[in-house]
Amino acid sequence: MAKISKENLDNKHVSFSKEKLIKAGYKLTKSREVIIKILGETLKLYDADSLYLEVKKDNLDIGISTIYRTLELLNRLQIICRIIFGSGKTYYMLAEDCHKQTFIYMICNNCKKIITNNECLNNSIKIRLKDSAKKDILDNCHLKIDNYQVLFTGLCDECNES
Amino acid sequence: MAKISKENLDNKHVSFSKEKLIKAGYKLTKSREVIIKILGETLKLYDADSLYLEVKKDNLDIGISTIYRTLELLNRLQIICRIIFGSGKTYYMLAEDCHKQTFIYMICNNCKKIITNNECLNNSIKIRLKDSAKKDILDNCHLKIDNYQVLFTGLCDECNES
DNA sequence: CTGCATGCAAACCCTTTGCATTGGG
DNA sequence: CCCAATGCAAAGGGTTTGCATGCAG
Repeated sequence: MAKISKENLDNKHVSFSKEKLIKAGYKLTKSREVIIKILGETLKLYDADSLYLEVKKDNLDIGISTIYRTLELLNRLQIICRIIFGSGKTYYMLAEDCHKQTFIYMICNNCKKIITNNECLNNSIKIRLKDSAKKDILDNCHLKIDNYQVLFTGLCDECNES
Repeated sequence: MAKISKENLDNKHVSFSKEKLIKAGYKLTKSREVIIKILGETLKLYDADSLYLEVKKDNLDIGISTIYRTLELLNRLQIICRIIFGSGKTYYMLAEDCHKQTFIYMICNNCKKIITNNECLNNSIKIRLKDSAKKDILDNCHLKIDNYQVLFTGLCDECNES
């Protein structure tokens, strides 16, 4: 029996995404295929511009407006998810990967630093917002939660000392 | 003994804000005073532009850049707080008022509707993120949490049905 | 072959910045 | 009086849109 490697899983997500697109009645164009492929390759967050540059590396030329239109479409079909850090840019990630991560971050009001991937902060919140919340909200509020992000504001350790 | 009315409380917040500004070494200019006054009048969220228009109603002419500069300053001094909905605009509210509210909202991936002030959603989350979390995070992670916002993505009740 | 998808450039929105002028302490 | 704060206009960054052309089904 074949081992299920990270690569196999990723490919599965990519082809699943393509299927979803077609089932929804959209054409599988070269642009859409490439964008899904790139997003499927890593757990990295991409904004429109960095995706645009990444596409260029593949010797393809996709207009920035197509990037935006594609990201909007993929998000609407829940193939990718949007992450908003309040930095002015919007970031995206394959929805399947998004569910594996938590987007819990903090912006320091003083030095404007964005603190992400803070194990301590993540754990403290994850414990409080674990899966039970999703079911709770679906049952009681009739909202189907796909994902969540928590943004904290305050003072980081350095700014709090001084 | 005088009754503590909503108005008295608000005025208290306003004068406290002005004090904080002066103590930090900044001048109490007409612009700053007016902006603090307007923010102190309601629990409404203001973005730079709606604040600009509100100031005009008071027959005052404050340049939009001053509005931005003042909001930036007041936020840094923690006199006001920033609310980020991912709509492209940044909203502000007097910090004292901010602590009374919770900014728990949901964006529907399909119809893009922003659901705020949903009692059910708020309660479901507030229970999980109550004050104990702040202390927890300060003690363990050395981050001084001033406020938090939770953004959910998924499908609203209407879009989930169809 | 038909209409959806694209590229391009221009427009758009929100926010920031440079610089000369003003006014608070 | 002096320097911080302001107004103005222009620039900046991210995103959207109109329109002619291209290509997937």
